[in-house]
Amino acid sequence: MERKVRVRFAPSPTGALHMGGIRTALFNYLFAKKLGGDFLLRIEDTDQTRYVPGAEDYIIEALKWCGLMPDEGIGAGGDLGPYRQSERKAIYRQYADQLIENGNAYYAFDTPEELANIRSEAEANKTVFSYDLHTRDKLQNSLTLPADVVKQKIEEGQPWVIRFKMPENTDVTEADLIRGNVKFNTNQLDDKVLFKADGMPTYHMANVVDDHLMQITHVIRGEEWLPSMPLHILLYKALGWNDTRPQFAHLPLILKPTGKGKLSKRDGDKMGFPVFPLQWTDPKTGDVSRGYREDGYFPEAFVNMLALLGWNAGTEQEFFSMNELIDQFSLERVIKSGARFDPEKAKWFNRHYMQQKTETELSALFTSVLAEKNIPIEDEKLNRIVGLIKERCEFVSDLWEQGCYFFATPESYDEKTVSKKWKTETSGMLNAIAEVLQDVDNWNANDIKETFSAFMNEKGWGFGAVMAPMRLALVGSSQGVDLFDICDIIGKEETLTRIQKATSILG
RNA sequence: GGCCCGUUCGUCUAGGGGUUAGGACGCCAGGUUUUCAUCCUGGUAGCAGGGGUUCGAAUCCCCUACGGGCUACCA
Repeated sequence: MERKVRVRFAPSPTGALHMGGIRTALFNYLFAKKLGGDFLLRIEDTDQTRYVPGAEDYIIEALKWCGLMPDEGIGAGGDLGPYRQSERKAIYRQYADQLIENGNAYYAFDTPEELANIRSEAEANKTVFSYDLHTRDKLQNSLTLPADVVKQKIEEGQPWVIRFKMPENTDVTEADLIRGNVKFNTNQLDDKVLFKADGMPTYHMANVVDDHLMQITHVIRGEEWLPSMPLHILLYKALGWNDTRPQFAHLPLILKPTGKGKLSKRDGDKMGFPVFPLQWTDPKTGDVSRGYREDGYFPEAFVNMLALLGWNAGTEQEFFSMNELIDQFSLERVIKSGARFDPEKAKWFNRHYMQQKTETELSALFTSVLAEKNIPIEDEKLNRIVGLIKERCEFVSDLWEQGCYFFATPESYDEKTVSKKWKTETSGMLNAIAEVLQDVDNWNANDIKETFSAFMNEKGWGFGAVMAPMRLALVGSSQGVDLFDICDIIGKEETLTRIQKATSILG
């Protein structure tokens, strides 16, 4: 029977989710939506020591910002919950017991300290210790200890864990949906802890049990999980769930823009770009890490950029709406190799989406920036300003930088431009122009330009001698949009004031 | 160290035996804008190396090198 496609995104609430996590969520979401399936959100909080308050809310908000709303799970409800592993604690034990009963797992009493000692000893001998079929005979577990001793230890309340008994010399071959056949031999694998001394399952146990119980059909996750795929497959088999176990797809990792290794949470602050979708304040240290949202990225741009990091449609199309992504997505077109993240391209995507926005949309976003600076402005005027400057901007935050001269008289004048363009006769010329502009009745860009041009012609002055200084007077530098638009928008009085100020300061 | 995965311009990538190896970002140059940015046009730059297989390999196979991941009572 064809089962309904069901995928899950299962982050651990140990802090902010970084962009790699969002991409994993995105690919899961696209895959599900493409196939009319369900996208679930499950929180994997089995490690209580790493739990960070606020992380779960952050994850939900980040997904929401990206438009990746779960159909089921945390924040969405559903019949197969709870969807937080800490609330499923009671469920896992029986399956662990089942594995012990059918000989696929065993109790182990070795303490973390003892194991750490063995490890460092091995390291001193330039070998690596592994709790596996070669060593389990020499350790403290229910395979080596008499049954009554095991029973006694447990009754005495001695701490124990449950480990998977990795079968001997068995090949595990699996057709990964992205990588094709991947082959492992169990002699190389260790006896992973399934159930911890604190009564919680480890990732491996909880993951397999939950994916089965939640009827997950496809596990799409990062490549860092590829080495544990054979364990998971063996677990499904040992639990008797092989027939319905999910298919696997391991996504390539996102690598640092420069240097070595995969992109990590620390990179953003070091390299000057955000790694998080949303700004994140570490509850312990108070450290604030920037987010794409706060940096002025549009979620469409962020998602579009992420989608193309490790996937492409096989065409030359680069801009995709979420619906287009859903329509065209397929795991077969996911790249196998790791993708280096390029912050420049992220900016380029944002520029594109910025230009797509209407003046009204951008004005609404810009208004809050202006409100912070206590600058009141009418909508109509703001729309016009935004329309003029938006093409020069990559981010909403650039709007201020590109348009601040509309709102404030220059406080200083760019020295380089002054020394290059401001001559001894400049002041006199500008003052003469100011006088003529005084008489413009209908103050609009066109009329100002006409009056200005007529006067220039009459005087026989070159535009080059006047335009740059005038820009300096109005803007404070050589930047900015069309000069007459600026005059128009700031108004006659302000225009004349600025010219006067400049001529009196610069002489 | 062991195991697994990968390798096409600086970066993201197309390509699946016969291509002038295509696109995008970046960078450079020219044009437009009497400035700057935008925009347009053009340019730059790549199949990791070595062996096979084949009439013919970027494409298939092997080896090497390099890169990445995993190797916790973390996920």
